[in-house]
Amino acid sequence: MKNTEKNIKAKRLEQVAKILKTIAHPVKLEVLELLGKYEQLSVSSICSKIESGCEISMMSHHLAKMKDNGILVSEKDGKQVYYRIADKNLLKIFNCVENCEFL
Amino acid sequence: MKNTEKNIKAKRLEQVAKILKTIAHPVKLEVLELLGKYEQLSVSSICSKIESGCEISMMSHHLAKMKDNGILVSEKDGKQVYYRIADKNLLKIFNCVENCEFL
DNA sequence: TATACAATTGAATATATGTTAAAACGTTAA
DNA sequence: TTAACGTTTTAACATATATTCAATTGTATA
Repeated sequence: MKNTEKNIKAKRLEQVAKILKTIAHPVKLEVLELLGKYEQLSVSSICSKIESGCEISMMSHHLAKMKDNGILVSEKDGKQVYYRIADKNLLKIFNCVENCEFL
Repeated sequence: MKNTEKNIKAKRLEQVAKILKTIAHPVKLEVLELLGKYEQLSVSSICSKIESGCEISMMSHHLAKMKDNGILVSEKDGKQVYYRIADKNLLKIFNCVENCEFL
């Protein structure tokens, strides 16, 4: 295999790893599920709906990281910032993991 | 929602997060792909087949972690230890992530 | 039994991530 | 224009993860 092909494969693995790393956290996963259900929500309403407790400041950190990695997008409207999922296909990841026996 | 239900949901999210965290690494992902293709491989043959370079000792650490979290199973045969995927459904996670636009 | 081989372990270190609390920013409405 | 609100930012700290290397274990074979 040529070096360029190797690098393409390596980059692909790193991208996948980065996405998984970004969402591999109970609060972030719950945010994804919430946004799957409600389409878009402000930071404070995410905090109030979430059952894993999370302070606004912490939530803002989580949301920022997910946004930085392309998983969420946001839009400002007055005082609030509304977040939604960049691509809902990602939600399939729940079934994917939960179908596994070893869980 | 009752407290017990909350705890069940919280545990579920933590389990999913744990699985994702465990595989969210380029080498570990490549190991999964390899084992998807070859069914089972010894530690040293995994190392030699893998394109992200990885020393045997490091690989052993990676494999142990994946095994501890139920993702891999192993069987000893003479000097070698053969690893395979506990449940191949997990491999669907690649499509799941790679189908997303934002990648 | 001594040697080589395959793999694991443990300790040390580096790096990354999660968490908290306080301060700062931008927006709205009194 | 100042006060309140929603959100973000920053810095400090704690915790977890990745990496390296040397030592160790278990197995097979000369």
